[in-house]
Amino acid sequence: MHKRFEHQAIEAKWQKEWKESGIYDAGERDTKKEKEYVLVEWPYPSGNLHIGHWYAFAVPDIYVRLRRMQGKQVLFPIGFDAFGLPAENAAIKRNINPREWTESNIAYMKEQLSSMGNAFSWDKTTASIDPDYFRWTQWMFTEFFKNDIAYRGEGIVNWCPGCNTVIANEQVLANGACERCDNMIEKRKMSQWMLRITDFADALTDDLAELDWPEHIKEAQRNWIGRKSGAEIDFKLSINDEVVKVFTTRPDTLFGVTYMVLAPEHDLVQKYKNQILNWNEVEAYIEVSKQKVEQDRLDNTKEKTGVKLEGILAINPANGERIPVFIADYVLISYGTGAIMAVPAHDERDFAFAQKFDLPIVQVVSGDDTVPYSGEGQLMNSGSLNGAASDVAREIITEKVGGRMTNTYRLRDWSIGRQRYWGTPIPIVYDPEGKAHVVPEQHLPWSLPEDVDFKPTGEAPLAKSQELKERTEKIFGAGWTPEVETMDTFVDSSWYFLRYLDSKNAESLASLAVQKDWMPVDTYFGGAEHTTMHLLYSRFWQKALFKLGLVADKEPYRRRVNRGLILGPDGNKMSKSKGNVVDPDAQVKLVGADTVKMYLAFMGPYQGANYPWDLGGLAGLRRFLERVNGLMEHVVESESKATTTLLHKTIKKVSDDIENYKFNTAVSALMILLNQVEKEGLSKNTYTVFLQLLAPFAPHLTEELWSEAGQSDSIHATEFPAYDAALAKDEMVTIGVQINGKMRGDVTVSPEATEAEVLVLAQENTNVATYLEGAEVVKVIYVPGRIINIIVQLR
RNA sequence: GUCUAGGUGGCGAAAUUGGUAGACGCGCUACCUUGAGGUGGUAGUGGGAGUUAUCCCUUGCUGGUUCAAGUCCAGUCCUAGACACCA
Repeated sequence: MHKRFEHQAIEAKWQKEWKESGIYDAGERDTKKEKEYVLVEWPYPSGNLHIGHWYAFAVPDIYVRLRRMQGKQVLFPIGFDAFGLPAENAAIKRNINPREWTESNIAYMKEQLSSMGNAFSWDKTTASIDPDYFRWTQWMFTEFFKNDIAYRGEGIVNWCPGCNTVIANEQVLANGACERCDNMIEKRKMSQWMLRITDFADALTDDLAELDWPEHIKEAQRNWIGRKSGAEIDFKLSINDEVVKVFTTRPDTLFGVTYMVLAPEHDLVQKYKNQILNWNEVEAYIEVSKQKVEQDRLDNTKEKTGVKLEGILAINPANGERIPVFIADYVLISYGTGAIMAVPAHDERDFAFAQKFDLPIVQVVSGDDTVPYSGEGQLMNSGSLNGAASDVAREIITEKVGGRMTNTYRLRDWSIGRQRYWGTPIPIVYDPEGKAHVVPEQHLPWSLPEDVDFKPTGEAPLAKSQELKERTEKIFGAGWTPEVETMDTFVDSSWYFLRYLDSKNAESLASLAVQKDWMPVDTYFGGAEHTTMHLLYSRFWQKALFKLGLVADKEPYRRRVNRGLILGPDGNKMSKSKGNVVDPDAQVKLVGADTVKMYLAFMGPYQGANYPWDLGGLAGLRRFLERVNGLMEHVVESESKATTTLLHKTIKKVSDDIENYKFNTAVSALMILLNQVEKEGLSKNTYTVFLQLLAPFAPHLTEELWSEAGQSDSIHATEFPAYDAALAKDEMVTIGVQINGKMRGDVTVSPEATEAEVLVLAQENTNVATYLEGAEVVKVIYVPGRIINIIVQLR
């Protein structure tokens, strides 16, 4: 019997050792080595590590450890995204300070994280709640304000009644619910702190081309930004020379415009309420559409509704015809200009609306003769432009009527003000006239007041702070008042990867020199849920900083890897209510951190899919490590050539697979090697190489066995084994023999065997021979090392 | 509706990118072993036929290209995610 695998003792021993030696600290940049910046999304310190954290951190650690052993200087930092609602809610519930709650959680989670045994660069940690950190969050905000990237704007906002605060568009789910608390969002008109992400919409779209990201993530961002090219065209109204701006992707259909539609919230509706003859009816419609929840309004299976504005007409600039004006809730105030020119012959929605209200339908593009037809064609009923190709006519018509070609976007500016306590205070003060001023740098960090009752009422908690009020007056003068909103936590996480680099820098957010050392992030591992939120926000943030000369790169992340989800053993998403939550601490205690980590790596491809936790599967990996633990017993004087060959194949496979994030097949390659060497024996050298191959996956066990084998250095400081192509070459290969494309047998030959040699051997195969009898060989296809296909014809 | 992924054994999945489908692991079966509670060993394990040799079928479905298709092309049906009255 072999010795027991005492995982608890081994793990404790080496975690202590690593911590004391600081072996994984990134340290100063050593330019003799290539750099590699590996980033994982910093966790929210909820107080307990769950299995998702393990999947998010322990599996990328395999990649990190390989890169380290390959001689790269790897930066693999970790920190905490520690502002946010849960702390505030917990504090309310337990009547304690959110900071106490958060900081004790961080302390506890740091311990849990070290039980993972990751090669984290603990010397580079930071947290969003550190005054040293949010001081710079605030400073960047003041720079953005000075450069008109941050502004106070009146706008329609998403109000979450559950969180009692405004949330950004990106945080509203498709069904109109809050991303955090699942309450339905209400639209409110409010003055808000906004960031001009829309100014960067083109760059955010175009620069995706340079990134080494999976195409589907790029596509999701492009769709979210939603750039469309078209034309902006002015339509005159019959009153006061008033003009309505309209955005259209099809200016070529201008002659087919038979009416126009404004969004119910359009400014001009209120402005001319006295001229609108049926105002009562119009007002009632506006009220109804206000009541409608987003979901109803977006439901395109419902019949179109709208009201004609009696007494107002618009003039089609192409042909001078007077056309009616409607309001209808199928036109959205937040998209384009909030007004459309309606072309019922060539747009399905306009067509449905025209039929209901009995409006004229004029075909201006010849297509397949069905109406509505939204494809391209030749213009008709379009005056001098008849016969022109529709795509060519777009610019001609636009120019002719004094419009301009332009783009429109689905993306909206980012509202970042939150009516909550536990966040980065917005460093703005108002003078007695109510004008906003930034808090000057010498007063940063602009700290969070402590004398606050932060129960959510809808009003910002900071408004109740006497200390904040006094502080403001003391510094700025009587009558000055503080901004009382705090920032969206997505702001905090938009630049943390920069602060890791230089977390103790008191002069700047991160020096340009250090940024040049480490940026950009080489690989960013994270969750799919951040595709259109964090990932887009932080790209924007980086671009805004780049514009101000504060960073060296215009894109933060070179490669992105989105992982899947770990489900409960029942195949459902883990949740307390379903009772299917797997506690990683318990699993680690039972089978060890190495086992849990390897199991997570082995479940399936890291990118993409979701996998149910399977206790049997976990036991399988434990068995594997038990066998490794006893592998020394199989060491022999000299091993077979086949074993050496397999070893070198495995070296190549393991390093290639890890580099491509295919951790599952790398593990299986190690299993195949173990199966072989247990049966056939292995040399002392192969034994140590095997440990090195396994080291990224099972750092504790391999370190222990390495030291038992008499090595004095850490296995994790050794160079990853080199693959020798000559040794990896098989002496003999098995080749499949096909007759007319069907497998009929196989032959074993040298990899250099010629077609003629293989053919002779194939013909000697008794089963193959029966198919060749009485037949004529017409053609032979030989793929060296793979297959030989003999095409025969019956004589 | 649009976009993006996917559909391979009882399960998680592999497949050198057009070349022996199901590697590896789980589970299961049989036998051995252990005093024993998710952790020992050996053999087997896609379906069907056959005593063996071997044969037939098999990667959602239908066609096609090819000496050869899980892989390429066309169509079609499901599943998941994102976006959605976007002008």
